[in-house]
Amino acid sequence: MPAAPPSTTWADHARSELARAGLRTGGARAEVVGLLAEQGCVLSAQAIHERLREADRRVGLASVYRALDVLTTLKLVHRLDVDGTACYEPADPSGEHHHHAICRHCGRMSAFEDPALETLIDELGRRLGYAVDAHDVVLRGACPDCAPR
Amino acid sequence: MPAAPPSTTWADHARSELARAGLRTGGARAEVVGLLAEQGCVLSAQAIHERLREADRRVGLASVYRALDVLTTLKLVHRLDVDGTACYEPADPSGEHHHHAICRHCGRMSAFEDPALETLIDELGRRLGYAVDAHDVVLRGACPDCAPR
DNA sequence: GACCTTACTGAAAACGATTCCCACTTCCAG
DNA sequence: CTGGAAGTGGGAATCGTTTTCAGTAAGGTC
Repeated sequence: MPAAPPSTTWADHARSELARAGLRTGGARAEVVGLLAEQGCVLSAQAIHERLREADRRVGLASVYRALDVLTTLKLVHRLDVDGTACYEPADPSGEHHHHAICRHCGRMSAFEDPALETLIDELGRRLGYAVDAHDVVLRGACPDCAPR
Repeated sequence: MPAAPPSTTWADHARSELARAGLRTGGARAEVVGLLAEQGCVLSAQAIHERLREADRRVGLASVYRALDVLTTLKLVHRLDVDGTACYEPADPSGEHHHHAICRHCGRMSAFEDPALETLIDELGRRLGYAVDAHDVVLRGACPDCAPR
């Protein structure tokens, strides 16, 4: 499990970006930001909704989706489609990010990062004439626990 | 646009693999294989259904999904989730494959391949202790036409 | 070729994720 | 205050996908 990024930093960054975009604070959006900040790993919209409920923060599911949509547009969170369900995680303002490997058997997700991969992808974008502003890499297979050997 | 792979070859391969798996021939599954064979690029289940309709091959939508499920399990097609919708394309028996770049503006999809990327991903899987049997790479941004410069 | 078993199929219902709609609340400016 | 716009929650609607079920047909057996 990767260490959680400095939560307060991202949350503050997100809040100021939201303000800068002329959006009001308070309410559901703030709750979503708050919850995402303390989560290191990807969460589905429904999972976020559920956790907020558990924490007695009543937030409508629709508002969670709306908040995530805004955050994604502002590039404050990364969205990742896995098995037809969208998952979200805070995006480090520095641009630093990781990718995921998903186990076919236990469904667990591991994160990894690799500078060489990033460099290669940049170069590929350039070769295609694309102005690449995001990319996903997903590995699928058997994790060390599920495929002992 | 990449040249279409030798259609007959993949279709034949697919048919023989299906037979080898003890599955019956004829009917909806054959239609799906036939259609996929002549399509170079990714297609959603709904798109496949629609095209079969247009070609007067009446195939139920459920059967299209079922056929795609079988083909995916047998690794005869690759499945790619894009924007929460599953898309499929024939998988070359040689294992050779490509990845995709999607334009944020026009939505068009370009394919590319890169041996170095494949090598790097293999190595990453090894480093993680993962028995990686599939991987996706998706680039997003502005295509050359939409971002002139 | 007739028969039987069982896989396969299509249509419709069920389903889960996401979006839309609408009435209500909250915030802010005047 | 007060009016308007942004934001919100809940439920209805939508979309892609899966399941259910009754009917069809493939493939082996005689």
